[in-house]
Amino acid sequence: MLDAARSLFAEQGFDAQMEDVARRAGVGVGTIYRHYPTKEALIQELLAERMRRLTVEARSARAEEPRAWEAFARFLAAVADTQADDRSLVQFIAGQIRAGDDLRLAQAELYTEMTSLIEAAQAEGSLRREIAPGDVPLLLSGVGRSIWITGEHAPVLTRRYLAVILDGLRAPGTTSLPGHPLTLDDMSRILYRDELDDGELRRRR
Amino acid sequence: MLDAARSLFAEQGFDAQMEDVARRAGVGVGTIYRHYPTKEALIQELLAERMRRLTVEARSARAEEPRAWEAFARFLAAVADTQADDRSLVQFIAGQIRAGDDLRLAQAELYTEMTSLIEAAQAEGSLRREIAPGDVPLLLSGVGRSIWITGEHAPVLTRRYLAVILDGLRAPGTTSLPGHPLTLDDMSRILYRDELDDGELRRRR
Amino acid sequence: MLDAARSLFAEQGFDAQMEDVARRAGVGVGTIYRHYPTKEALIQELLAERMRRLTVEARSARAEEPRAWEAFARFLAAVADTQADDRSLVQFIAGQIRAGDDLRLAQAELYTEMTSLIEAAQAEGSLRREIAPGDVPLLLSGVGRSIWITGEHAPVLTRRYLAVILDGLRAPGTTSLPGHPLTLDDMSRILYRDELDDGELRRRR
Amino acid sequence: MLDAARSLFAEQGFDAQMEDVARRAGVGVGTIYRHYPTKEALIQELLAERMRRLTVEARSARAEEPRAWEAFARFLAAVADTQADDRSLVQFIAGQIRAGDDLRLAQAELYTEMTSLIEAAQAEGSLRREIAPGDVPLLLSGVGRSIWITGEHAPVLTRRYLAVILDGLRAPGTTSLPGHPLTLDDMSRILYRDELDDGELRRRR
DNA sequence: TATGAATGAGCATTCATTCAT
DNA sequence: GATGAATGAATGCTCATTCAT
Repeated sequence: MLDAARSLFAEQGFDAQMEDVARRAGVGVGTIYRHYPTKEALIQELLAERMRRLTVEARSARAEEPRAWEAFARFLAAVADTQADDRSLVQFIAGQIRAGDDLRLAQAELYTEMTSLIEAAQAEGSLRREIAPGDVPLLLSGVGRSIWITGEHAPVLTRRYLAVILDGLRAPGTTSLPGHPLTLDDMSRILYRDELDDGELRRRR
Repeated sequence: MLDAARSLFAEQGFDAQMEDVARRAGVGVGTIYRHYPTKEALIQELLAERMRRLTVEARSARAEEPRAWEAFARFLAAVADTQADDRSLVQFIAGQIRAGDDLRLAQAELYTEMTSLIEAAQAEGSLRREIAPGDVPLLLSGVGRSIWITGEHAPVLTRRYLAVILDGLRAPGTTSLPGHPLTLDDMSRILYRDELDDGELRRRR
Repeated sequence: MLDAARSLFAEQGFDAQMEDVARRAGVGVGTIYRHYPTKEALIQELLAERMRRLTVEARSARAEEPRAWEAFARFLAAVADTQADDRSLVQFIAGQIRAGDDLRLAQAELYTEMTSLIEAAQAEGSLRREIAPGDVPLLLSGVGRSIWITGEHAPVLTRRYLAVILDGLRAPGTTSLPGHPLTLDDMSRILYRDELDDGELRRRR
Repeated sequence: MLDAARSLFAEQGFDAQMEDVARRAGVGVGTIYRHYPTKEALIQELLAERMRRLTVEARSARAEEPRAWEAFARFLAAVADTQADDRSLVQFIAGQIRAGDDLRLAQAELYTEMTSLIEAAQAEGSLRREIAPGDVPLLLSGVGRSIWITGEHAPVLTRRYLAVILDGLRAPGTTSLPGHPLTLDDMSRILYRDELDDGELRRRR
């Protein structure tokens, strides 16, 4: 059932209908609602699961890659691949989804892991100093998108754009970066859209 | 009327309602439908207009910047800024909008201009040789997406991520790019999503 | 299980959900459906039980109260109190529930008892002659309805309105009563709503 | 459209579906929602309209009937007739509807009028002193109900039960009334169900 | 030509009932 | 026999589009 939801949302984004999710899962809609009280809740679970998976990946990368840059690059590749085939993740990153407690927790853990990766690479001198964990999802959000559309080219294109971004992130960098890195606090305000008023929320459902 | 649609779609993306567009324009909905047969058509017109404006910008950049890299960078900045102002443009680049004939034409012209910019910079030796016009929107799609989530931060963040990408695009590049640049044909398949069947279309309205 | 249903329906009326009935009974829903084929059937059983209890009460009143008026008044108080405790009974008397065979039987017995009470009081000269058993539930239907709205006030209000009605029923009466007392046949048409067509039934489930 | 809603709600109560209301009105559902944002709002309007009509009736009764008791009785007859053919009004009195501002205002005016009628009759010595405006709708709520079910008997039965209640209300009364008359404040708390918690609300929708 | 009221397909959610375990 | 997960018809509400005035 989670698989059905994941694949459908990946294809169509969160606009996909619950009825279709149910059909793909081979169950009735009622069954989904028995397990997840709202569509929102189902989405949260899916996203939290992804975050947890990436957290694990970040840990493996750190443990298995001797050089910090390689670990960082490997993690970025994992993020790019995750996004590659998933419209819904893009929508989440695009702020169209509001995070519940479980999801926030999963994100906080992921950010902790990312911070370690980033600081190690910066200490090693291979990663630009101006970068922080909050920058990663935004930088990568475009990398994967094409993939879903291009089909066969997909895996190669992902790596292609990732390579460009990696080169851009490599220390010391030529063009200086304006603005400041997003702190976890910034990200929190941004991703959870805490600042949105109710009117705006309703308009976007 | 176009102004009203532009500003509303820029603010809210294409989820904005026709009624609201009409209200902002100070006309009735019927009047909009007299000029544009569907919401889709209105959107197309708006997007085509943006493309034409970027085409003009590309020409200015080429004419006014003595160095090809600067012209290229200036153009990329214009694209990024345009996205930073306009949620609907981001949605288009993100593949959520399907292009009609007028829009395709406008895009084709823009791509011609971009080709000139890119080839000049490559000839100058400042831009990686592996890059083609088709790579640009995909690379930038993440940059613009920040608008969805950052509100007031958007313009600064846009420039921030653009800087990373520019550094990544600068010749000769450290990480080699796998795959090959997207041809215009590839782009067409990607942006116009010609491969989608009608069933899927209907499902998404 | 009947106890759980009784208390829940009494509290919430028949809108209460079967799942909640089951939970309160400490069994699974399936178990309830093993004993009662539909929610409707469960409701019928509950109501029939109430009727039987009131029949017993009518007999006690007649046996224990020396004066016929007191017996009649005591019975009316029992009906009113029963309604004050039980939202579902109010809904039944308000015509929102359709009676099945068992329930009809229980009601017929109750009406027989009521006839005795009424005729005795009329013979004694304390009750208006124009009154018949069929008039009682309709007169009292408003009395009980207060439960829906008053919560804790219910029992007192019930008695309050009952007192007004008792005074109104006392012989000889000042305002003459138009129309004639409802026959059992009339009552049947009223309480069992036999005149409703299937279409309407389905619409109301 | 209001007429269609009124007649359908009168027949089936507020459980009637918006789709059916629309069909009876000969319009689409959307049209109803254009005029009343929710089903709730439509209901409120219907009820407020009734209140206003009764307020007018109360004023006429006071102006046209020389004796206070007759004015009071005429008003009660109007209330009974209003309820006679209307399930939805019963449901409102039964507390299943929450009152909005317009409705509260209409009710407040009606209660003011009723207070005048009642106090005049009490001053005249014809009405029991223990009665207050809040008692009237509850006392009468049952009077009309039967009508809707009995068809041809309807008008006569209404008057029949009203006569009983009028006799019960006549001063000085034999059975003393327990409890105290509902103040406007009590009625407010009761009718607007301000005390209900959200959980209970949701359960009943 | 402009208007905006009317339309109705589409969608998230609920709950009585069924049936495999 | 008992269980409770699965079912899916039913319902309130939205919004792009139409068309009478």
